Amino acid sequence: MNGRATRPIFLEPQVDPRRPQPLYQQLVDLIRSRITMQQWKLDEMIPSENELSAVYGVSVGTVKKALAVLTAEGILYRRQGKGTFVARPDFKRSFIRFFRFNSGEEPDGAIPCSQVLEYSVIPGVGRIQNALRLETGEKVLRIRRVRILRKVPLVLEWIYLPQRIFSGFEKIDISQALLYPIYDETFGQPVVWAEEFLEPGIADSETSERLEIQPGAPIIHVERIAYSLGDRPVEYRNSTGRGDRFRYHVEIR
Amino acid sequence: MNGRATRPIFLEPQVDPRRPQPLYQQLVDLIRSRITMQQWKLDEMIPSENELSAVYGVSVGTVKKALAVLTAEGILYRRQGKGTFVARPDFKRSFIRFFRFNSGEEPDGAIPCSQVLEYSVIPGVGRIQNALRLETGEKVLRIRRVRILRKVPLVLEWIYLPQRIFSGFEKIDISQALLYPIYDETFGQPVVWAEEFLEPGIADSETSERLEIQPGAPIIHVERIAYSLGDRPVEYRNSTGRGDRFRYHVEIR
DNA sequence: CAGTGGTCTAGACCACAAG
DNA sequence: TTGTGGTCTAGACCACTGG
Repeated sequence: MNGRATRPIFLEPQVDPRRPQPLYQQLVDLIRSRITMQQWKLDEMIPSENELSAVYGVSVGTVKKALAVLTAEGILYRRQGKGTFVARPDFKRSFIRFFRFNSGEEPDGAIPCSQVLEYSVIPGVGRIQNALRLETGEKVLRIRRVRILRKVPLVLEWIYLPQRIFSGFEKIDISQALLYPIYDETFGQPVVWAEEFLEPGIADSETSERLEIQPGAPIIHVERIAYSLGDRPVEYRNSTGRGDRFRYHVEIR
Repeated sequence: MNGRATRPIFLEPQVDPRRPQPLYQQLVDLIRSRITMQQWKLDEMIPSENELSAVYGVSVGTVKKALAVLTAEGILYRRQGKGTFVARPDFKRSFIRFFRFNSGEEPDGAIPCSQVLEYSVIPGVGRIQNALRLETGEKVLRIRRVRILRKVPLVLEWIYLPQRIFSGFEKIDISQALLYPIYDETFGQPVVWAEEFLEPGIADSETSERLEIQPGAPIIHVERIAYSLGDRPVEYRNSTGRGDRFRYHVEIR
């Protein structure tokens, strides 16, 4: 190598048949990192099979295999005749979607709305600090709200957002809006995946009042950590829903 | 076609390129039905890629694609150098596995045991009749038991089995045994998949006594329908577990 | 060693979308 | 018409398993 005109290291990452990892797996990792680096953006088309095949110097069959893996993981979706696109996570699988609204009816037609009860800024400690990976003493924006559907209060929740990322958030009216598009469009933090934990409990007096149920009635706690690009946690949420409206289903195969 | 020597219709089902369905998908269906018909049995090896390719008159690549689909569905598993095998369902994903035993420890080392509280034969009605698809007035074997781990009573459950299929079951000692191998080996009914429903609740006096918790404490109800070959329901189960030991996790991508 | 599945190639033809 | 992904083929070579 001479001093000038050395090839920039990050110009075009390549696959290498001499590495023990299969080529399609190397390709999976490269594509994943392109998405994380925002070189290929959510909902946008990525290069075609033929282009990827040419750029990375592997056969179309190998590209197909890599894209199949990422499609199965829900990171990409493909449309015949149109192209391959970067997917968003599918919150149809969230626990929150399993609260039934009126005797088992599907909620698809109804408009969800929410009522904000409280806004504050507090230091993030304990579980919040841990989930959001905050520095000691770092502050979070805390929102308390109740989510209402067809006039039925269904879910009462705390939402915690790192103030470092979301400063100015309190100026936004969120009573009719979805939160995740705001995280993405206003703060540049798209939610690309999330994890949830479910636990049962019983209603205390405040919860029972807000959800219009009896104290001591069964409730469901759902804890959610939502992650942005690069697995950066951007939201911690603690939701409490009516147990009498909750039924969750799995298939075991 | 002449009168004698007509080809037996069921000798060798074949794929047909003229059908609109892709060949690999036809192959998926054929393999699935072989398993349902018990021509290829649980845990046993099925023919190799080369054999399937030859028998069905498609390329090895097409066979690979069909086997990949069935592997992703959990119906087959493959081992390099050994072969392709018919899988059993993986109950690691069952809700029942999410009851923690002692402050989050993994239960893998411990031996589960169960204590049978009651055995009876009753007419199957309502939800039981519906889940097991019973004729009107058809009887079921009903078992009440408590499942214990490390001396901690964790789950209290009713199990319902169609008497038509499981006559003689009451003679078997099930306190130390797993039920599903008995269904398979003694009654010829392997469980090939199951579905579960989860609901929260609060402990009544009997439940609280059996599970050694307070009346009114949170509990989890799990309803399970287990299916044998050909989607025949063979077991309906209604389990109640300690809510304070339950925590369920999902990832959303 | 022979037989298995795992990876990879280079091509062909098709169905679908959009201009 | 062009370009996309979806299906299918025929073959090569490799890695792993078990006798």
